[in-house]
Amino acid sequence: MVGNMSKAQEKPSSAKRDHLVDTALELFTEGGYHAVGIDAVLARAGVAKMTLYNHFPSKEDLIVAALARKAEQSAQGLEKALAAAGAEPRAKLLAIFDWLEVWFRSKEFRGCIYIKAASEYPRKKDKPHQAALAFKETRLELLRGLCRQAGVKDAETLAWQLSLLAEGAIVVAFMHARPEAARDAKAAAATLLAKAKN
Amino acid sequence: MVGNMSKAQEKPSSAKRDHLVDTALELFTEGGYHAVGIDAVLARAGVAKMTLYNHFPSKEDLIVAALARKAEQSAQGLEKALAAAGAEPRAKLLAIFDWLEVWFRSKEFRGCIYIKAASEYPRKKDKPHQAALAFKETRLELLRGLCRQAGVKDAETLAWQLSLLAEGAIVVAFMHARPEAARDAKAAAATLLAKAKN
DNA sequence: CAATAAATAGACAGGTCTGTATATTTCTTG
DNA sequence: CAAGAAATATACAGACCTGTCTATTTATTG
Repeated sequence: MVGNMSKAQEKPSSAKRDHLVDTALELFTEGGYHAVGIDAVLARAGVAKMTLYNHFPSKEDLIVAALARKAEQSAQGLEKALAAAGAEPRAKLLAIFDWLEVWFRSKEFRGCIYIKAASEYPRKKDKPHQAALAFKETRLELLRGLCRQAGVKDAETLAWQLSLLAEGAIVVAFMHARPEAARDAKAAAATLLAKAKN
Repeated sequence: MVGNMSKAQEKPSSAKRDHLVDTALELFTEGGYHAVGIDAVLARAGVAKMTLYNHFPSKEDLIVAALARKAEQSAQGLEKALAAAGAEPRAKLLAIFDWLEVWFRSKEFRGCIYIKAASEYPRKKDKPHQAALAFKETRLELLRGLCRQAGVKDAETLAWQLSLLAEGAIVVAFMHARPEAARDAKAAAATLLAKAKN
């Protein structure tokens, strides 16, 4: 085997690895990161402990892999929803909140795993914290792009404001068990969009 | 001693108890609930373990007490800020976001301990979860009251929308280390308020 | 002062956690 | 089939966790 053999590297994808990451994502989503031990993940996945540690140097790396998996899934779903919304940037921006509502109404909805990751790993140097922040920045960049395309006066501010509405909707939908938060957010977004015109 | 002696009751306030709750609030705020053990709280507080368990039946009850303490402090500060904003309900509503910004810029700002409590204790039956939800509902009720006083068309919807902005601002300020989120939220709130007029 | 209450130190039980070591078995693939 | 790679079961180290028990000391207060 040629290449970097330093140590404790992550190995390339495999069926076992994928299954492990999927299971980890499920369990961490349901129970949190500290509250769920790797033994629980291994038990549900039906995988031996050494297999985990052959693929990941530590639990935190498994968490990062789970966050990355969710990011792929989420990006894919959002992309589809945006494409279905047509070509208008404004329609795309509003479609985001419809997409959120579908998520809120799904029975697997447990709030945002990135907010939770940043909360449970509050130090900036923690890998899950960094992964969570990176995700949120990617999302913000998407909003920025759409706001610029929409040709509003202050795209930067509007992007942050729409981000506030989205994050707030997630938190409210989670804590109050209130999927309607997405509609409230969409209406507010429409108002801000109208005001920000040209 | 007359009265209920069933067992494992919380005892009335005392200097030790107060100090314990203050220390717990500090540490849980900094490190999270599962990640911070009671030994760390006891060490920083300089209090014996049995003293803790004489005042609280369990760690979760200590967490609830810490959440309650923060709720008092927060309500007190907000009340002051609202009073200083004058008599106009609209001015009071906007003043909330100025008050948030002061918080965001304080060096102790670590995000919202109630969101984190609900995240780390995701089951509705968990005491910290219930305490967190109760706090958020109280805050929402305050928003409702001000929106009604402001005499807008749909006070209920506006209250939820302002809640979205506030929660979103907290999350964004925390994750992106961006206290300016409060200004963005305030501007958005002003727009929604103007649109909701009469 | 004397009696009662509160807080203390320290050990400990019983459980959980992450991560490692070892030896064996299964799978893959030339 | 045979050799190498991957996954397995099992045990274990070492640390940490919550909560309890006991015996002693310190405060409080009638």
